[in-house]
Amino acid sequence: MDMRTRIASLLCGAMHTQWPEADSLPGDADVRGMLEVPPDEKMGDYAFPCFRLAKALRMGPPVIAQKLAAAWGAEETARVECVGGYLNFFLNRASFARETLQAVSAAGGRYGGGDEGKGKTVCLDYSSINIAKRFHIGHLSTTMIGHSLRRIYDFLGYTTVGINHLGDWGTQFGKMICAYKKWGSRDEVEEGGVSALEALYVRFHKEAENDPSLEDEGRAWFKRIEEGDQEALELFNWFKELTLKDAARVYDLLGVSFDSYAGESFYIDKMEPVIQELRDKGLLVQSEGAWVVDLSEDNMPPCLVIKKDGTTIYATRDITAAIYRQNTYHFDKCLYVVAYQQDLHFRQVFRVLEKMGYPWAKDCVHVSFGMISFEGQALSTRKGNTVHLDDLLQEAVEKARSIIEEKSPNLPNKDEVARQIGIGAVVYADLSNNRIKDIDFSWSRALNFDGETGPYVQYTHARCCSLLRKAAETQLPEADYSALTDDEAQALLLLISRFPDTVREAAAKYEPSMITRAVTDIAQAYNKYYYEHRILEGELAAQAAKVALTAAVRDVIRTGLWLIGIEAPERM
RNA sequence: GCGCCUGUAGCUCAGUUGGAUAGAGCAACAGCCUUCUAAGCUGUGGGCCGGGGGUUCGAGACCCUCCAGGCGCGCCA
Repeated sequence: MDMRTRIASLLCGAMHTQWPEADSLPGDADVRGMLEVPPDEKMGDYAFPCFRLAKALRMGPPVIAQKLAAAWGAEETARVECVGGYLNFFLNRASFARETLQAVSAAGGRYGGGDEGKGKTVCLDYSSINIAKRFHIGHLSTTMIGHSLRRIYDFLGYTTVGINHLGDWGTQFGKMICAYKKWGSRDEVEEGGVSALEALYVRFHKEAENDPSLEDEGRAWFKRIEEGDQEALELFNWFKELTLKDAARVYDLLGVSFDSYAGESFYIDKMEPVIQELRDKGLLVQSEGAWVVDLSEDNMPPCLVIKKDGTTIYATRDITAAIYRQNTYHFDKCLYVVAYQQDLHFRQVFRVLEKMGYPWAKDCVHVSFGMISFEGQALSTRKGNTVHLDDLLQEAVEKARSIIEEKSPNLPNKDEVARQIGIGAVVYADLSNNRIKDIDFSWSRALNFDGETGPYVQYTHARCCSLLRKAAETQLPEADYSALTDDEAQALLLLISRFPDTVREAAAKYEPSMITRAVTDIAQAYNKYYYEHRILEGELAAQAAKVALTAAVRDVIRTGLWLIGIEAPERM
């Protein structure tokens, strides 16, 4: 049992002994939620605000605090003190240290994890790249938020399904083929890969401005894809293959993987029955020549399902995909990690599913995130106003490499570590703020290695590892936890003890940045501790305790970094 | 026009679901390496928490309203 739960339970017990006949007292879990951390450590480690009981007990908060303090009988766990309407708890520092560190060590690298998700499945739709477009900074958030949430849910025992819902359908691929036939060559595309495809696409749009007939040709080529024309299909599949190969390089660097690449084209032959179902259920109505689901009673514009020309639209595919995923994976939750521009779209899709009578529609969640701009301007592949992820990662790795050369010239695996640090910096920057915030990409921020950054946390981890290597040279006796009763150690222990709660909150809010913040706070607290205390000096039993604290910090940082998709080098 | 989101230090952001004196990092300046990794640590300055009302013992957080910005509002995805 962690300390917060224990305090809550003991306090709850004290309440019931003090006021046996009161019937509106909170339970253990409620009390746990009400416990808070005082703004200043001098005021205690946990605090219970008695204001909330004032009405029910018809007593002033300070009186309640006094009475609770009198009924508190667990001095060996914590000492209590009344300050106004607050009952403040001062943990028995040595036993708090012992219990916290033993919990971390007993978890064997899984501290903070759990099995509450056992038997439950979470589908995550993330990254979802477009065919024939290069991977750029606009794709980073969906990729890393999705990847991180997947690891977080895995860590809590859920079965997860990572889905890359490829953008591999639509008129643009007809245009692509048209451009290729007109100006491209096999050799050129073979050599240039996705960049060459992108260049062809840009050229198409430029030329189409003066020659509108190109648009028709593009549409004609798309029609040929739809009809299964061999040449069109071959080219289309080739483009897709090239794109996936290109993306695989980036995914490898980021450590990201998927269970399914079922994108839009996967659903083209599965939409018909869904459309029929919508018709049968009387949900489809004709409007302005198209077929829509009316959502006016939900205060939303109608959801377009079939266009005037009889073809389907992305909402149709998303509705079909959701049903397919439920039938295939029987998900308990399906997360869509997609930018907030799509907010209305998903609200419409989920509402249509609900109207179709699917009770699991409420388990579909749009995990939205903010826009990325570059130097204050909207990203635009066509205008060239973007940064390719390749270039960004390479730049970051090179910078890491040169810093290593300067600070750790004797490091054995420099390239490997440079890769870990460079990528860590980029990923950390992406996952450091609440996901709803817009990001204006800047090179200096993305490549910053000082302060609250990926390298800072990694550095702290490496520092712990270094110290533990040194500590291993000496045989240490059983730890004397009374060596960890100082303020710095206690502040650190408190952060460690809260980590499991943070993991759960991050999962409940779909918010990886909470983990980023937690590991940063722990790293800061450790670095402070490190400068205030000599770890490998003094009594051996005291050293053992300080080493155990260091090992716990290393474990929790490594776990936290893993959960946000960042590697933790042991030396740097 | 309607809907959703955002507004906290010069900049980027936290703020434990309504609690005690609003916190970090970056940038600036001043210190700390013969001692376990200085990618670190310490200190200084910097705030009508967008404005105004309201609810409450208590509001950065909740309600109303206004202001500013972003996004969206059928045949692209």
